[in-house]
Amino acid sequence: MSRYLRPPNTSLFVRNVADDIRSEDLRREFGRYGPIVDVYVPLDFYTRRPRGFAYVQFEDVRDAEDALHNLDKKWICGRQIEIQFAQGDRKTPNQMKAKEGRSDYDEYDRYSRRSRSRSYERRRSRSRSLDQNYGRSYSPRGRASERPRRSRSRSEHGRFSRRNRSQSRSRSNSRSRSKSQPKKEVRHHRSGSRSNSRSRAASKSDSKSNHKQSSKYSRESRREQERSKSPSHSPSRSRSKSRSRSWNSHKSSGH
DNA sequence: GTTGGTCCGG
Repeated sequence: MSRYLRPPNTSLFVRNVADDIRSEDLRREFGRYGPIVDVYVPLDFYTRRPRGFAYVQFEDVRDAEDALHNLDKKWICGRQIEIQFAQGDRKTPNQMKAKEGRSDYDEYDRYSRRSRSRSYERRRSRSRSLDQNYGRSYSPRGRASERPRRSRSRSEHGRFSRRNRSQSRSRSNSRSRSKSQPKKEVRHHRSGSRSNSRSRAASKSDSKSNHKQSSKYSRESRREQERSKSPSHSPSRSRSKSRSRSWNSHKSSGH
C-alpha cells in the first residue's frame, strides 16, 4: 500500500542535459539538496557521446525529491533539464546485451571482438573485479578507438537485418547455431537453385521417383515465390528494376 | 521523443 507512494529508488533521471555536461556539474547542482551517492551520465556505447540524460542518486529520497522540485525545469548549461525518478536500478551489462537493439555495429562488433579481448585483459589486470567497479572506473574507451575500424564492405552497405535472428535466437537457436550463423552473405542464386535444394533433399529417399514431382514442385514454388513478394533478391531483380524505371519515368513525366 | 555498465576467461 504505502509502497506505491514512493519511488523504488533514490535515483533521479535527468533528461535533456547538455552534451557537454559533466557529472561534476550535476553533482554540484544536486549536491546542494543532500548528499549524493553517485552521478552518472550514460554514453552511447559506440559513439561515446552523451545520450542526453543523466542519473543522480541521492542517499535520501527526501533530498532527491527536494532536488527534483528545485531543479526541475531549470536551465543548466543552456538547457532546460527535466527530472524524474529513475525507473528501476542501474542496468546490468546482461540487460543491455539482452536489448541488443541499437546499431548495425553489434554484428560486426561481435566478430571483431577477438582482437579486442587483448586490451580487455590489460584493463582487467588493473582492476581485479570489474563487477564491483562498474560505474566507477570502467570505461570502454579503449574499445572505442578500435570500433571505428569498421572500414569494411559492411559499413558501406549500411545495416544488417538481424531482427529475424533475434527472434529465432530468443527461442532456442543460440545454443547450437550461435557460431554457425555468421554466414558472410547469401550466395547469389541463379534461377533453378531452389529446385536444386529440393532435389537434393529428395535424392536422399527417392531420387528417380521424384522426377516429375520435382519439376512440378519447382514450378509451383517459383510461382509461389513470385506471388509472395520474395524477400530474397535473386531472380526477379531485373524485372523489378525495369519496373522501377518505368515508375520513375512515369513520375518524371507526370510531374 | 530519450531510463544507466553490452566482457562470458582459452
